Amino acid sequence: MSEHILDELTWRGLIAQSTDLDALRKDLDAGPLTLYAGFDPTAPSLHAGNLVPLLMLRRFQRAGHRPIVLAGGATGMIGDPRDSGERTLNTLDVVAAWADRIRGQLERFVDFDDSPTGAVVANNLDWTGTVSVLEFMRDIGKHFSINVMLARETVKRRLEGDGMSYTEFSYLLLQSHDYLRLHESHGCKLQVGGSDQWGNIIGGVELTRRVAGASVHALTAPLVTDAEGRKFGKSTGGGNVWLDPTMTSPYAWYQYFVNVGDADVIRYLRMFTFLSREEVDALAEDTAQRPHLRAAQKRLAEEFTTLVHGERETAQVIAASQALFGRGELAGLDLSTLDAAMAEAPTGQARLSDGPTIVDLLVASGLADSRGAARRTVNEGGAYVNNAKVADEAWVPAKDDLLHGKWLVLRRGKRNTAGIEVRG
RNA sequence: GGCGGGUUGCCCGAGCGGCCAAUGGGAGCGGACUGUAAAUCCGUCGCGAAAGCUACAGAGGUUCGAAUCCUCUACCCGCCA
Repeated sequence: MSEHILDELTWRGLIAQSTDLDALRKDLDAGPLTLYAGFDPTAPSLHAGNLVPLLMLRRFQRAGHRPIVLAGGATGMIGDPRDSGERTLNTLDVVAAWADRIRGQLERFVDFDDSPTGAVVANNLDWTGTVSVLEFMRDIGKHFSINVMLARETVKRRLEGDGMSYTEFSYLLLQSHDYLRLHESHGCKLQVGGSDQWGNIIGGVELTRRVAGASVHALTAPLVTDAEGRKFGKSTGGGNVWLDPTMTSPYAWYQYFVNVGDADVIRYLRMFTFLSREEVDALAEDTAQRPHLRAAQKRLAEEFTTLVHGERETAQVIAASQALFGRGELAGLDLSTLDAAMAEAPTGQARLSDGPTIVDLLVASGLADSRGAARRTVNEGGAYVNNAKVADEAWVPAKDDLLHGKWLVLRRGKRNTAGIEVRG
């Protein structure tokens, strides 16, 4: 028998807040327990940060419990209040389309079967969309105290700042209502989420107690930040790291995690992988003794890419990364290896007959946003072609520079590589 | 419905008729160091080779000249009903 799920979560650093853990433990031990986590469609794709609660569901499922993945088709139309101010509402069909895409992504992280631990997919629009206002206000709203709602941190901050619409203020009721409904329909007894969801989850716990007289549980995971306090999953460019491969390529995804700092990597391994304590400890030892090998980072990136994009894609991405960042000469790569690597990395095209300069190539490859930025890179000494520095803006590739007669491997700075496919 | 305030570059935030492509901070980017790490230091940061062009919510207008003034529209906020 492996260790108890709650002990595992504690070790992994995944428990920030909870209702009575002993009571939860008792319920977990009594047999398959149904739990849920919700994901609002605020974008066309989930991002890396969403994986914390999502993987939590999966961990519970592995431990013999039944997860419900909820796409917030209704809550996504209202918007959870956040500090940065009132949200602008998205249209109905945008939310519906996003909810659809997100549901598809959610489904990949849990297993579906007929057993008592088989996952369930839900969309809160199914029950929220049909309830009448009067019904909702009388049956649900009556259980909420404005005093308590006003005391919530986010609400307080918003009232001191930009203020808040009734729409967002009522978000709590919707999410609380979800918990109640899932309890009634599926016997759901636990809701998990990020620690920013604590208030919303507790709202559901209270509502369920008042309406159904049932004692249900809440569990949140800490907001994941790096050693600098930056939110996890924000790429260096500032944007989110997305699950959708057309929004963040598997190669970019892998590269993001292979670049995680030493100070964060072990924590991330615990939180985002299913590696055992022994494996994580060994990697921690590796990082301490031989940091330059980056064994933990590589393992994290590999595991995490496999989880999201599958083994096949991961193998290709690793091969590409090795080819582009490896010790060996690029010229030493055989054509099929190079082709495969270029298929993963960002690429652009150029014609030798056009006499493209290094500046043109940097722009064509997407490594530079503009010619000005490209020129800056060259002048700053950050431009490389086939691993050789190019310091002259006017540099033009010759036929001999082409690898296997068709490729140029460009690099900007230390870690941004791209390919140029050269024709004629 | 009335009255008032606001909308500035990736973010925060100054500017309140010319000296503003727009102070400052943060983020980002490049370099040195190193390990595709962190910290630190240096440089850089709208587009364009340049002339110049595009930008201060959107559309008009006043003016020799507008991010700065006026009008309308959209969105946000506050007070009153």
